[in-house]
Amino acid sequence: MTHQNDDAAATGKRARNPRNTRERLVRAALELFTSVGYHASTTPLLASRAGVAEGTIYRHFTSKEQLLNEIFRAAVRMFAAPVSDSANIGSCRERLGHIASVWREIARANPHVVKLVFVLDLDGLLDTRSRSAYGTLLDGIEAVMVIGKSTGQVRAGSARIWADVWLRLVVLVLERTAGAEWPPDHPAPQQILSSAWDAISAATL
Amino acid sequence: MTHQNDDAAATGKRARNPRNTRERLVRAALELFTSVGYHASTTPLLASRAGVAEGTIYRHFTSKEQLLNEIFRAAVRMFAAPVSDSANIGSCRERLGHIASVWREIARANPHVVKLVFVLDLDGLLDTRSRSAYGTLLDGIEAVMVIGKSTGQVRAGSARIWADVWLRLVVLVLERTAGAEWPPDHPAPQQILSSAWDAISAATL
Amino acid sequence: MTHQNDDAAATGKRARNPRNTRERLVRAALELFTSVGYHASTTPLLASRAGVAEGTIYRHFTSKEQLLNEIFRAAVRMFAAPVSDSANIGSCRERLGHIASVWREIARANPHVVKLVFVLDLDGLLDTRSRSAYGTLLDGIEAVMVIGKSTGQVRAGSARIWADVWLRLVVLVLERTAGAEWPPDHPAPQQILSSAWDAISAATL
Amino acid sequence: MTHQNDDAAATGKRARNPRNTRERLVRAALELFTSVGYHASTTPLLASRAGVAEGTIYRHFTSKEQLLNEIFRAAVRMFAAPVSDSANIGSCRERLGHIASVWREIARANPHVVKLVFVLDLDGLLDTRSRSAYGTLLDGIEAVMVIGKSTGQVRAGSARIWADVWLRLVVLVLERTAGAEWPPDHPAPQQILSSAWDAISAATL
DNA sequence: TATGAATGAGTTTTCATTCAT
DNA sequence: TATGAATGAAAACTCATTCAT
Repeated sequence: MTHQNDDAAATGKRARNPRNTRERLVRAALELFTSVGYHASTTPLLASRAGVAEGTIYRHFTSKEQLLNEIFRAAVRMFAAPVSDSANIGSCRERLGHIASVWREIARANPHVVKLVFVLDLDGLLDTRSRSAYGTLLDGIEAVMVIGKSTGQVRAGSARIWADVWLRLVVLVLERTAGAEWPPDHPAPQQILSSAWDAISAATL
Repeated sequence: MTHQNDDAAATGKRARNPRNTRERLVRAALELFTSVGYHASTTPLLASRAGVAEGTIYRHFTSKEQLLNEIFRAAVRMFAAPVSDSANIGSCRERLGHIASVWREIARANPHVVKLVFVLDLDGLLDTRSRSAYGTLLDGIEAVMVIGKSTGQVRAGSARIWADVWLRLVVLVLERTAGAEWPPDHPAPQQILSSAWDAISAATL
Repeated sequence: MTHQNDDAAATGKRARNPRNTRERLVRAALELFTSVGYHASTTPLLASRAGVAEGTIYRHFTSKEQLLNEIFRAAVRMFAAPVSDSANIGSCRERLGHIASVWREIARANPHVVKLVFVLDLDGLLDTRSRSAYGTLLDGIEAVMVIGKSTGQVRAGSARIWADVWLRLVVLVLERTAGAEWPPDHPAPQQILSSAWDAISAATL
Repeated sequence: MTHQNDDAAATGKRARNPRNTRERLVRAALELFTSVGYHASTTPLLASRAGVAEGTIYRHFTSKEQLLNEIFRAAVRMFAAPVSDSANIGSCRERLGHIASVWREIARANPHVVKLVFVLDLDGLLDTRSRSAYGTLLDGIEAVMVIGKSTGQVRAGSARIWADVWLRLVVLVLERTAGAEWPPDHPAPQQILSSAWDAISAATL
């Protein structure tokens, strides 16, 4: 209404939209934490990447650690979704295939979250809620293995172990996918995912 | 190529020194880096763990980073040894079995080096020599896969991929071994190692 | 001499404003400054205590320091009133008694002002006007002592000294009164006030 | 022995004597805290006053607050000494006189400690030990009043009250003494000290 | 007048590194 | 070679103040 900076009007009033600032901080943090690490992502760096003043970080997060936990939990939630969503799929193999497929889409759309959730060693930095959210994600995969074992699809042995085995290989795929190391029609991801299934399936030769 | 004082750490050439300061620093650094991380391993902490004065660190290493690189390369050398030593083993499967077996002994004897070489994200901290030493180790595993493929034991597809797949699962075993999570006769390690072979072997059904 | 908006705080001129923002800020500041101190009374705290936004503080005061000075002077005026009002009382002793009595009522009605005027060390924070207002208050007490000396009621020696002596003991009473440490009929305040008179009166033994 | 900076040799190796650094920090802190206040005594200011680097503060004290507490307790100890030392003096009046006299010497020799112990409002900054040390000092004075009351020298009423009354007036003397406001032969201090005794003594007119 | 997000200078504190002994 | 006090740059975080709405 009052005439003002035209650019601001055109771009949707960037400068004073609170949502926007928070989002920019989250994006900058995600990028920095996963590329140079948590400790090297200093608050001056973080702020300049987000295009805000250093003090602004603390209007949106109580600490750098809380910022980390916030984005970590959001990322875990993304990966947890297809695990719950696939509860109705009967076959263990199909369900794992579904999960892996959705996860690959996540990795393509948002490469950083893969590293945040599955690669970085955030041991001393995560709070109880974050740890429990991640634990629940792992439990979800383990639960699939338990069903797989009960239907004879998955090998004998601890379900946790086969969850770990499967996860390690799927994360390998996700990392390479996030890194855009494979063109869309490259056979490697499917080869590794098959291999991951072979690694846990009760051999049927 | 040039080894210089690297070897001192490994061979204990400084044994004449009653305090064996360098060795104590190396041990303290290895423990700290792998337990609390590089950044949380401050020089005051490092010195007190090693039982020396802070300044003494700089008599033996030019910087904290060089200390890290020194112990990293020493650790890589430990894991590289069985890869070269097994060159004469003909069967790919037997050779990988040999390597995995020696690596497990290393993990049992010196739990920290597993984390240092295979788990920690030391990206911004390693120098060229360290990076290349680690690269050579990976190349060694890849070379085994190349032979495996030529003899038809290993699946079609990039040798690097099967090296990665095998490595991920073996590291899973090493981590658990280093963490002493399994009693000596627990079936899990053998299950996972079998599974790792199944994941890369040309299907024989 | 010029009073300007000082008086607003005292007389409540802004009553037309339903929120009465200024008054709420003054009250919150008075409470906070005297309970946690000037430095610990941050503007976020101040604003939340007054139930207004942080920026609103600066609609009514040019700075936190000015806010302090404003309430300090208002408080000094309260204590200065009975000093001038009692000018017609002839006996020094009776006049001091009157002042002390009104001051105790102030302390009961508004415990915070005692600490603000007589206890807190606001040295670096008060502006010239505030300092002079406080000086005038002290001068008023000293003037009473001068009269007391001229009538032989007060001891020989500097009038300023006996003003200080009397003031220190009366402030002791005011602090305890403000702190509600004594029930209404407790003998202590009268004992101390008597003692204060004995401390400055020309001994009549 | 080894030839070096002559000045250092002459002045007793200032630069590297650890005791000296701590002492300089203590002195600078005492001066600053009592002149501009705790909050205005920022660590850069503190360090430059002591002639050391900012980081050096933290080799000798764990925090600015601990530094304050350390010097506070040292100061309290100075004032507590004559209270205990005078335990053998029978007459209450003489004992108080002794205490006041030693305290005045302290105020002359080390003007800052008066403000630190008796004037500044350090409420939120003192730790338990400091608070208890100060409490013990007050208890000491109160104990003298208890004896005075039992021998009929001190007025009826709570001993704590007469301790407070006496203390307020003695502190007035100490402040002026510390401020060097009186030449050595000025009558004021003795007048006030007499007045302080009159304020608490059982009237004998 | 009131708001509250944004600012950036300033605070306390840490820590890798140096250097006189 | 070993010490450890001293350093100072840089870290995370705070807060009085501004200003577009």
